[in-house]
Amino acid sequence: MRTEILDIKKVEKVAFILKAIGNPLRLSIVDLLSIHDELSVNEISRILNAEQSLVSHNLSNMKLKGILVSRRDGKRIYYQLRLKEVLKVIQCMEHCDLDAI
Amino acid sequence: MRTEILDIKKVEKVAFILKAIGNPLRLSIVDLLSIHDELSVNEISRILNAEQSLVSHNLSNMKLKGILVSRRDGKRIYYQLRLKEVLKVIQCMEHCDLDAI
DNA sequence: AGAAAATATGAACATACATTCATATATATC
DNA sequence: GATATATATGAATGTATGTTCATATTTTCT
Repeated sequence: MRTEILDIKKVEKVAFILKAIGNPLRLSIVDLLSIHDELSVNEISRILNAEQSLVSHNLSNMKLKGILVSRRDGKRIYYQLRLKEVLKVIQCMEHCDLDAI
Repeated sequence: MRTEILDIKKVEKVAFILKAIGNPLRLSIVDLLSIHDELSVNEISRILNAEQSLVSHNLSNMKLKGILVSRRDGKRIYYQLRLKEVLKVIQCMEHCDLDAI
């Protein structure tokens, strides 16, 4: 049983992160990066069958928000999950019965 | 270690829910309802110090999305968490170090 | 230096969202 | 039936978001 309530600061941060990954494409990316550790923009684009530019925009988006980090290797840029906590969120949701939704 | 990847349908559902609670007010409401089991609109308004109309809009919103349910008792309407899974998400996030954000 | 590959960027646009305000509806009480 | 209380609803509005397209930047290779 929970007895504590989130304080305002924490609520805002958590909401911020949930909002950031609360999008099918971005959630897919995070999900991918939970398995592959790091991936290039092109790899992500190919796997998810999404446009390069769209993927890039969303990667920047999440990097800006502190959810991902990136490193360059030659002409490729590899993205990686920085906020490992979001994995737990996905794991939670993975085992849910969402059939009613 | 995770080996499985979310399928498209599930990604969309999970993203849908994360987006739905990815808002400070709505997350606060869910958080409240994780402790109090059920609360009326006014109680929520008072506790969160938010406008009646705003709270009502957001409650309807989450009810529509299947996250909450409501019952009437006299002139009051009590809301309750239907999708208990979102609790786990909050619990996950509660124990995170979000100071970097 | 020029071409090719990988990624980022910025404008443009439609759509969605959050919030406020005024008002409607439902229930209880006198 | 009038009044008060609790909640819902709808319009209006500004802002944010998602997406596409064209183009810029960076790096590598010849």
